[in-house]
Amino acid sequence: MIEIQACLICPFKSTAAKVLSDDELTLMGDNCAQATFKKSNTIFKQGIFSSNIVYLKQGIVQLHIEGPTNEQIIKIAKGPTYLGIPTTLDEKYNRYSATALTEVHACFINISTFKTFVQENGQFAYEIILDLCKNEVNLFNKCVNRVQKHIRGRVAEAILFFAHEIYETDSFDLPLTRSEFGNFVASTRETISRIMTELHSEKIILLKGKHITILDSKRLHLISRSG
DNA sequence: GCATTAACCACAG
DNA sequence: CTGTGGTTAATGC
Repeated sequence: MIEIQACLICPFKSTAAKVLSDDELTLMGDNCAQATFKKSNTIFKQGIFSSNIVYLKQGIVQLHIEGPTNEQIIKIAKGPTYLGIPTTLDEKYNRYSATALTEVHACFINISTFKTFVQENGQFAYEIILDLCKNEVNLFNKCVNRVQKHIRGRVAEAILFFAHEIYETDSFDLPLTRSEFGNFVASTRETISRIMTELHSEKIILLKGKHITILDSKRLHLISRSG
């Protein structure tokens, strides 16, 4: 279902959108549509013409790329956050895909409207840049860790990521299958399976299917750090 | 050489 | 989809 959005009264405004004037927010609302996606629906797809800035209001999504051999999950993001600024502003076609991992509410903002704000409202542009900077630094770290840590460390890091960044609790349901988890940490479903049961029998986590409870956060951090 | 790590394959719930 | 066992290639000591 698509509906016109009243950005002015949106409770999920981005930090950047908060600096827009009422007039600008009204203009944004006129050039923006919200849509709801069910779990595992595609929000936008690699290779397809990109025509909107996508803003994730609520929900969890995975950003992923079809690599030379495998599907690779680049990032898992939770709303509210922008989803596809790099793939939209710079590129004619999406360079990666976004898929809903939970029910998702997302807004599609007209590119030229977005560009106008960037060009005419310095504060808005600054907030967007800040966001992109944080993202880049974050991904640099993830990149180094993916290459240099052993899988045990990468799995531990991923579990801590879900606990701290996504769910903000030590007990949660993984939104990924083992094989997707493998894609996320650059490994395979078999290895993930083994490491997880290992961590379970070492009483570091409690594992029941997709449900994970962190029992020994200290040791998990240790494993994550020492790789 | 010998041990370890982690992918790949295969088969079974 | 998941778990487990065997095999195997790469790397380290």
